[in-house]
Amino acid sequence: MDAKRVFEEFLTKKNLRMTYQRQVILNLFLQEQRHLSPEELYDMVKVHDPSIGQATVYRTLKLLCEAGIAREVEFGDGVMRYEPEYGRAHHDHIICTDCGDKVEVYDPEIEALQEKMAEREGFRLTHHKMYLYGICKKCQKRRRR
Amino acid sequence: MDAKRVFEEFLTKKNLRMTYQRQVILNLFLQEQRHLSPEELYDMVKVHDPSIGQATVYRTLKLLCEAGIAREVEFGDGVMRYEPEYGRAHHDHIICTDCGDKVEVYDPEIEALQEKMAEREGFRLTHHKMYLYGICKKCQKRRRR
DNA sequence: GCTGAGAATGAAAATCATTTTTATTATTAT
DNA sequence: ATAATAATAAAAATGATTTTCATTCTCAGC
Repeated sequence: MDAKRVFEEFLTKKNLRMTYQRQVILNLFLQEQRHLSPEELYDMVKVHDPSIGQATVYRTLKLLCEAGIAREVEFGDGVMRYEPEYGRAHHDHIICTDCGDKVEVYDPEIEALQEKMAEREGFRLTHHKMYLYGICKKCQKRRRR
Repeated sequence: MDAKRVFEEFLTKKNLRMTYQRQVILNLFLQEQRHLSPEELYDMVKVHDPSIGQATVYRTLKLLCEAGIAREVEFGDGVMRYEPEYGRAHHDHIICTDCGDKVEVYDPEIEALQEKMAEREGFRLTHHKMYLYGICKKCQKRRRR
């Protein structure tokens, strides 16, 4: 089942409606396979149809998260970002503090240990945020010069 | 060496000055051994001396971070929080999404795997943020009722 | 102890991302 | 078609944080 279909079912279940605006926003969001801030997405939406308002972009992104199609990502620059979640494998991020480059990473061992740790504390885990910060290879070289 | 001393040396090195306001803010910050938002800290400062402005609290917290005395913590409610860092062992957090309770956790195995993962990607790690979200024991029980 | 240069301050205004309001328009079950 | 209700655009509001600016400290050098 594709993301659009998932969204439609989610909306129906919640007695909400699929609208032209939501379709445009979803399409553009999925098309760009990277984390977008609401503002970046809004800029793309404006090109497509300048009559769509930015509040609608914000509202739709929230809905997409609820529907499990998008996921919030916070890299720590004070802007929320959203990335496709549905049909994608879970991953975390390493961020270069020099050039801002971001790499997706995944380590099943870490995930398992997180579960174990939560259990130890009596928590039933629902999700997590993990961001590693460092200097990427390129920037290490540049610094050495 | 105590935190106050560390802060003084940091300020001297940067050609900055230890002031009455910075002392008050540092003392109150250290006294309360938990994560505080600038606003919460400002409320405490006001009780002590209502003439101290909130911008100064914000500015001082930033300095304390630079000096390695405080650390920024983001639980995802849109408010930055600060907790004592100097002289404290590194730790991460598990947050209950029901009651907001926060538990400090630490797992050397996870830390080691993070290092390894970063190395694999060519990054030299400087720090990380890890927040686990779930339901704590109490809230699990409450829900069962 | 004074003095001058630069740092620090409080108060208010500015910023900036995000949310809410409001009047209007669109959607959908009947 | 027609209600009933959801969704929208645009603008205003919000709320945390930062900046501005005029004034007041702080401290090294006399």
